[in-house]
Amino acid sequence: MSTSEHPPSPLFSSPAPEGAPGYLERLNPEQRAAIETTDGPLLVLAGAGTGKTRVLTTRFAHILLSGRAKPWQILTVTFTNKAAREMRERISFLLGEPVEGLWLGTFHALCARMLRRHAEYVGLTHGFTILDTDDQLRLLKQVMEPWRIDTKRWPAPGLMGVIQRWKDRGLTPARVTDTEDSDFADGHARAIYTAYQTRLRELNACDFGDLMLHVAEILRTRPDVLDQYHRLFRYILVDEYQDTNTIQYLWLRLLAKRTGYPSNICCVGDDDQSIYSWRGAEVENILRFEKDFPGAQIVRLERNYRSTQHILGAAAGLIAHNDGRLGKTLRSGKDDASGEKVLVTGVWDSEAEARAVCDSAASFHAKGQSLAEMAILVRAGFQTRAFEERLVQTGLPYRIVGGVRFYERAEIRDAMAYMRIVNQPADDLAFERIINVPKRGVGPAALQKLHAAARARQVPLAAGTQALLDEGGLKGKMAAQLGTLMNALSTTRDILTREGHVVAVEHLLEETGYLDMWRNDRSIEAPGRLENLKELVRALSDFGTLGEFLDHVALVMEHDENAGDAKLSLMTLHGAKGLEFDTVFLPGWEEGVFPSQRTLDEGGLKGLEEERRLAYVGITRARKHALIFHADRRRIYANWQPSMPSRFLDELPDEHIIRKENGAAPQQRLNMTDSVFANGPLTTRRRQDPMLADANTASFQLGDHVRHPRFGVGIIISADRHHLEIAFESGDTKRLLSSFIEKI
DNA sequence: AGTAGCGGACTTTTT
DNA sequence: GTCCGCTACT
Repeated sequence: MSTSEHPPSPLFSSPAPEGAPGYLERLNPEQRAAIETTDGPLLVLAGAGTGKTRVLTTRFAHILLSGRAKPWQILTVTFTNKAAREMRERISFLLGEPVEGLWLGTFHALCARMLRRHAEYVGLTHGFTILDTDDQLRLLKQVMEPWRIDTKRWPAPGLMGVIQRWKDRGLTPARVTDTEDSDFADGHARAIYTAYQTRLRELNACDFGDLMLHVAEILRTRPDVLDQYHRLFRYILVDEYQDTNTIQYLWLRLLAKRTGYPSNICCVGDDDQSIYSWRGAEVENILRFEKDFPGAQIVRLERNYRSTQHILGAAAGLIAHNDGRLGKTLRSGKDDASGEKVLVTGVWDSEAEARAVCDSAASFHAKGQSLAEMAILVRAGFQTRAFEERLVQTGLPYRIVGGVRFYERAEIRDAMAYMRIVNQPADDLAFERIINVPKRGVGPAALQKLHAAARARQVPLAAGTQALLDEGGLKGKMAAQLGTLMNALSTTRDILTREGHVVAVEHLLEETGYLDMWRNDRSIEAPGRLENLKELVRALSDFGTLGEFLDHVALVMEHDENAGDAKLSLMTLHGAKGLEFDTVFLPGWEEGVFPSQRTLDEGGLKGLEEERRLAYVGITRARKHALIFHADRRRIYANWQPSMPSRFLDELPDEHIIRKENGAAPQQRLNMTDSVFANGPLTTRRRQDPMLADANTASFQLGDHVRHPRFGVGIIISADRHHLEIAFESGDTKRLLSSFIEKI
């Protein structure tokens, strides 16, 4: 989802010309066609930066305002929560008021909503739990045990992947064929899959794949339910159609194909930006659209309002090397056809690359460009470290997008597990997670005993534990502590009904001793973890019930943390899809890194083409400057390896690029210094900018207590003209530029 | 029950 | 080079 192909315009502010409502103004003819072709199937091929989001949201508004449907009769599907949120905001903006009761969300969120209504058709109840990946894997490991699978050859995560791919393709255990089955885990995969699904039902739980799979299964087998949705959804809008997998496609087709009525489904996508085949996406879905929906119309959006001519030219030249495209040619929609060429820089090694990129970023920054408008886009996570180190040294504020997220932190997961067991006493996985956190003396042996007790009574683990306690089947310290735990759980449930979920959760975390566990923890992370828990409890109050909150966390899994300050973004190419920046740095364009060797090995030509699309996505993120880097040698794990420039570099048309091979790094460094410290016009800006006030260590003295935004509090143990050496509380000693060091 | 030590892996990732 | 998970001690 693009953030800002266009500056948002108040669509109702300008007077409408005769016959056309105001919101259709200032759209190009293709965009208008994509919006006004409301009835029948429509495929909108929207190249990068062609106003896709605007088309989708305006189309939604158009359907409403032309009286074709009510807000709740339009189904709008996105892939990410971010896209969904953005769409909701924009639609509200277009309509001039917040809209309620929309069927707008991610595939999974929409399916969760449907499944809550019809859970009993697939053996669940309304209050089912949605498991996270952690729990899925733990459950699968448990289920696998009886088969005594050689976990060297078939590790649980691998099998999980197999099951997920089956789910992506709409295969319930019964639909997995023998041939398919024989390929994995010595032919036991289907049986394990069956057992896994059974166990999920016993836990009244489902995983992410199940949300789609169960709903599709219900729609396939319950004509009455399907009919209900056919009546409800008059129009369907789908974003990022090239990323849909088979089950999502089936789900859409089931909902769109209404007997006696046209399929008013509009899918927006770009086959050139399909980069998720490895997690089940089928580009074929978009390539096949006309066959799937006979009479489908196709609109191509090819006018790009984002990037300069050279950036577009470079990207177009690159992607032209792919076969089997639906074919689009991006043209610049901008008047200024000039702009800078894409800069391709070759450097000596990966460290020089990090230096070159960061120095260039500093230089753009010195010229007045905001760090928020710059991004370093890497192929794989391991590449970020070199940049991170250099950025810290340079003192450029940055943020890593897609690192460890709030809801994935251990303390958050523990707290969530506590809430889950309160919400759903049958959630064995949650109970297992927290039974010995804090330590209650429950080891594997004791856990076995509890499992046995539960099984014997045919009750969930928590109930089994309670029963065993009541009968005096447990002894000593462990019995006492488990008693306290069970007691805390039951009092929490009381409070939940009487005083609401916020008070209940506070009580829960306190009485179970979970908060005390961190309060007594002397490690440096403990205070931070307590802060996170505080924040979690705060977030609780944004939701009406505990169940709603748990759903939100399971499905939405995001939490904005200090996104406030302008920071340079460091992320993977995958993570950058849908975003745009003035300046984009693309390091690591070397054979084996990008295109990734592993993709080539596993995916052959198809893999190569997906890598090329990834490169295309990378370049088209840039509005003004795209800078590509490659190093002659790179340190991979322990040793240095020579590396060849990426074949993609040869595919960039010469007229759109400038090559600056080797030795660029030291040169640029000098330039940076010059521009920062010598350029006249920058003086005023320099003063207010902490980074540019750099290289002045005079205001610090040995022994000063200081704070660094990243490393925390420390003491200066040595200093020269440019650097401070600081011993931090964490025990680390770092040599840093003084820019972001604050005296305390 | 807890941890030291060893061997193996090591793209991408949303929901 | 580093992290993670499993085994084998204490």
